Amino acid sequence: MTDAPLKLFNSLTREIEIFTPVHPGEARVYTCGPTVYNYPHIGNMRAYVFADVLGRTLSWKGYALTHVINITDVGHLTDDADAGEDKLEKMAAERAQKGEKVAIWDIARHYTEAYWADVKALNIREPAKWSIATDYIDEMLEFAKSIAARHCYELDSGLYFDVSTVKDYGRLARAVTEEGEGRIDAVAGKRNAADFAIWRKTPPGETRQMEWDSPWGRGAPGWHLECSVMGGKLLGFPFDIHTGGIDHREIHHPNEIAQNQAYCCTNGLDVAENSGARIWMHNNFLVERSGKMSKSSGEFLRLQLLIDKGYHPLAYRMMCLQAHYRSELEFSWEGLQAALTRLKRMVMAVEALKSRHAELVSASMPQLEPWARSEGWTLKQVQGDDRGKLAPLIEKFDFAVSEDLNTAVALTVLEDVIAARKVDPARKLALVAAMEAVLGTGVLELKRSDLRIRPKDAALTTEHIEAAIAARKELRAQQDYVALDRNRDELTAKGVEVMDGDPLGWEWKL
RNA sequence: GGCCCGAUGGCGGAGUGGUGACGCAGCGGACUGCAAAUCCGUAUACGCCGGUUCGAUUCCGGCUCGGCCUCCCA
Repeated sequence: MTDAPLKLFNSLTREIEIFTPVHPGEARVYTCGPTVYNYPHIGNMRAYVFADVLGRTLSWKGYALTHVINITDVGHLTDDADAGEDKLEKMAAERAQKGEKVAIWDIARHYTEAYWADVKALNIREPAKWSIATDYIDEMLEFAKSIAARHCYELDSGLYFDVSTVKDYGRLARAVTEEGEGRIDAVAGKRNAADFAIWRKTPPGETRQMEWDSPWGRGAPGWHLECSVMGGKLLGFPFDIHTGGIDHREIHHPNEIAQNQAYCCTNGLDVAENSGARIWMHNNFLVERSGKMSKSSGEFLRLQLLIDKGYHPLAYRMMCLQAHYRSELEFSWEGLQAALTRLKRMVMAVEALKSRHAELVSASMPQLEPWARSEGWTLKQVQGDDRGKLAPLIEKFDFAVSEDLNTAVALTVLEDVIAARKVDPARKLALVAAMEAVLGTGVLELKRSDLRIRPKDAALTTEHIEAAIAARKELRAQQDYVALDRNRDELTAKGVEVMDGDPLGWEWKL
């Protein structure tokens, strides 16, 4: 569709590489999804906004995208040294102690749905497949069986992967692992400190809510196994891109790669060097000074909290888009407010474009709303007749997203398009629609009033405010400025901003 | 102890060997009874010390500071 070659940063080589699909015309992407033992925090969600932008960009570049995001509902331990408990079992036990009778499966479903709600609120496109770990137990067993003889050994606690059996273990992390420096050797009998569990046996005398039979006894799969299995099964080794948070670069992904290498060697697939995926991409963290981003600290920042405070969830997406995915991003309420204000002004500008377009159309012959027909729309139509205003912007936008997903710059181009002078609004809206397919800021669908979200602790109801605003009309007619000001002061004191000269009339003061 | 990265204006955050994006805030103007919202305009920065270069914020070296991990986390 567009010219610039797509370049992506590969964590494996630590270099920017030109994307070359494994299967011509296609792009197959696997994203490490959430472990559903708790609510996702907004830092978690940054990973999915990133993966979403990646997928959207691949689509923009014309590739047929197959995107898989997994849901981990078993196997993720509270401790990387294999000594911890399964996060879901632990949460179930905690709930049981509080007298709640909840099945582990209900916990998983509850948090999965909470995650999906956030995904939707953030304009993250649905992947081709949400793969649920526990749906693939049989495949995990098959996978484990095939590598067990040559790459694994059994201990009392389970089946372990011997990392010395694969070439260049840990190269993704670029970490020294030979002597196990800095790694906790909590399981007696492990051959290498970095060895990890493929299958964890249920300790004698115990019963887990989630357990299955295996050649190594009753138990549950190790956390790393699922991603190898689902990635290979659903996308085929090697697939194009594997994404995840930067923390996965240290342990989870190196282990996944080791499993993939073992599997591919054992099963005669000539992709051992490719680690299962050609490109591994990692987004950096959202950081927050007070440590609210850590789930173990108790309270943490959820998307719902932002909404409760009156911030539209897409303000958070805007915030993510303003920074590069490989940079740490500083979270603050001021920053979120800045993103919201930016989004609001863009939405207003697009609303103005729409009404200008409507005027022009009603003055001539009726036609389809240009921003509503994404199907059949091509960039060439825009380039055709824009007096040279839009073409350079298309090029700039394409270059930005093609250069390792520079959404920060792409956003400024989107704004330039909206603000471009002496260009037919229909043409601009069509281009905005095309860019929105990549960015998903929501400027096309959002109405300004959608951004006016009532804070949970607001003192007044919307009805109250509307009544007070309506009363201003009367007072204004009488030119009773004293009463008018008192009316406004009262609203201001209760967190409402009066905007007489604005069609919206008022806003919540955040 | 390890890792990786960073140090850009009031805040956030791009980018670049030579006119220092952009957003928010600020300031000026328009609009308003006054404001607010909106629109237009606009000041302000590349941690320190060396080196390479005609020229460095951008490349190299050192320093200082900072962040991340070594519980968990995307």
